[in-house]
Amino acid sequence: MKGISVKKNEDFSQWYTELIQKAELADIRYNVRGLVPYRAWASITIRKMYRVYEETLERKGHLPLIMPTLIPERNFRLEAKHVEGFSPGVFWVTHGGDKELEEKLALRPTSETALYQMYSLWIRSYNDLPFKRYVSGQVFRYEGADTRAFFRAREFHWIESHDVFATEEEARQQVIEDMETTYEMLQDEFAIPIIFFQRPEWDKFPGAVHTYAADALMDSGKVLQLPSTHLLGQNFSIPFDVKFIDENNEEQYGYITCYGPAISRIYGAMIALLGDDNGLVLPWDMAPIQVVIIPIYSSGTKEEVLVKARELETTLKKYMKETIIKLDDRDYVSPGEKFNEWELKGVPLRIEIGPKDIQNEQVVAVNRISGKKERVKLVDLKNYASSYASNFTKELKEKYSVQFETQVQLAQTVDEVKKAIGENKIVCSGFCSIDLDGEPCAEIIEKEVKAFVRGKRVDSEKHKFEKCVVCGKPAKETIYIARSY
RNA sequence: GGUAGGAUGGUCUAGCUUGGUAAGAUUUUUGCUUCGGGAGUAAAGGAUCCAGGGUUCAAAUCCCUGUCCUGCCA
Repeated sequence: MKGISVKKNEDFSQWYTELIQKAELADIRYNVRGLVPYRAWASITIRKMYRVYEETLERKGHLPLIMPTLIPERNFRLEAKHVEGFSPGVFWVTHGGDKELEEKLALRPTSETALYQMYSLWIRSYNDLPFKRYVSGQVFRYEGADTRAFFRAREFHWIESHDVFATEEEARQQVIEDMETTYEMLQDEFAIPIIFFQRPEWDKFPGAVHTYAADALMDSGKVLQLPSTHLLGQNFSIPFDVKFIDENNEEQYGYITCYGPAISRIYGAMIALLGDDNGLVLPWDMAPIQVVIIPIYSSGTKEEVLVKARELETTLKKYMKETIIKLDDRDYVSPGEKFNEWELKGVPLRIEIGPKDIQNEQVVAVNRISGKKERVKLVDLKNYASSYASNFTKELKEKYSVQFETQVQLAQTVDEVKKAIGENKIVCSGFCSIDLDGEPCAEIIEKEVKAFVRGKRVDSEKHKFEKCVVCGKPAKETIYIARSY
């Protein structure tokens, strides 16, 4: 069968695997575990995602850098918590040809330790600040066996921006800007609903002062960690000697922030969340092909229909210069099969044209989200198509924009947490602390409920609790607990 | 990490128990008839049976090692 054989909400795992294979997104048969070739259809979208993200970062004052993939071990060891956090996940290059290297080289799992070494050379005075740069590329992490295409891989594709400021206040502002950027990209461009949490101390980026991470709200109450932004403070600038001369001619250490949207993972979230039983659904601007025209003819009407269909293609292309339009005139594939194929691949707008339409000077337009068919007069088609294009992503966004509050259930005891998680809810509870002294309580939640403390909301919080849901001590924080992918 | 399965034309699967000519569907190519929601028909093409070793007159099949994949549990 060419289509997906299961319903998304009945067997998500099977659905996702089939989607990836049948829509030709990736091929998991590459013979190194956790490394996955992305096929053309996914690669086109991923490059579009990079482009829109990079343009946004540049508009906000970041400049691009291209950095080496290998990092010497000694850089790696400079920040103690960073080493401790990342060491188990590093691929090491130990040989050059047959010769053992004098110093091992890490395949970058993230680029702090490559960049800041150079930042200490590039940043001289307060006139150089703020210093905002980003890197696009692959990073490598030796994950466990539990890999899944796009969601969790041993090599993944991301952007990381690393910014240096003269004051902690400016750095904090940058973290806020990063969160705004995330909303603009994930919600507005990619139609993925998210919410930001300040992560608890025990779940921070290794070496950070604070970590703020977006959780995507997937259906069925599970969340998926998407971009995170970290206030590194001076934790890295001191060991890496990133300092500048201030107005008073005194040396100061910079305040650093870093932000890492993992494009490949966001892609995974996008296809998993927006897709339906027929296959992929993509936001208008992210689709490799946005409009497909399907001619419908019998042997007597073939020539006439094809001529009209080509005319239609030319007119639309002239009118919608930015839009990628394809005329599917393969005559060895039946119309029905074309319908299914392009739905599987998530083309937002399908236009059918057959003899009856030509008689009535119209076409049939089919919406990928609703599946609804609409007759559109040829004279109205230009307007129809451009308003369709500008509404499509909005429609998609509305369809999946879950009211966060409606997924949330309050809980006062561990049993209530367990019950609510079992009902696919995100749980809101009181918690003794999100500093390290709260970790034992979090471990109990992990063990008993098999869900994780995601942290406290970054935007406003209206719920207040007296006691910690686990230990019963006074609750310092209101936190959220959820299952994650 | 534990555990249970699996790997056979491009794809999906049968064959393995009981060793003996690798089979089917689909895909691909070609012809004819078709085409408004996964077309029909005829022919052709397509395999180091995951890799390496062992047992045997003979191995896809039995044994050992490795690699990769999948499910479940932690």
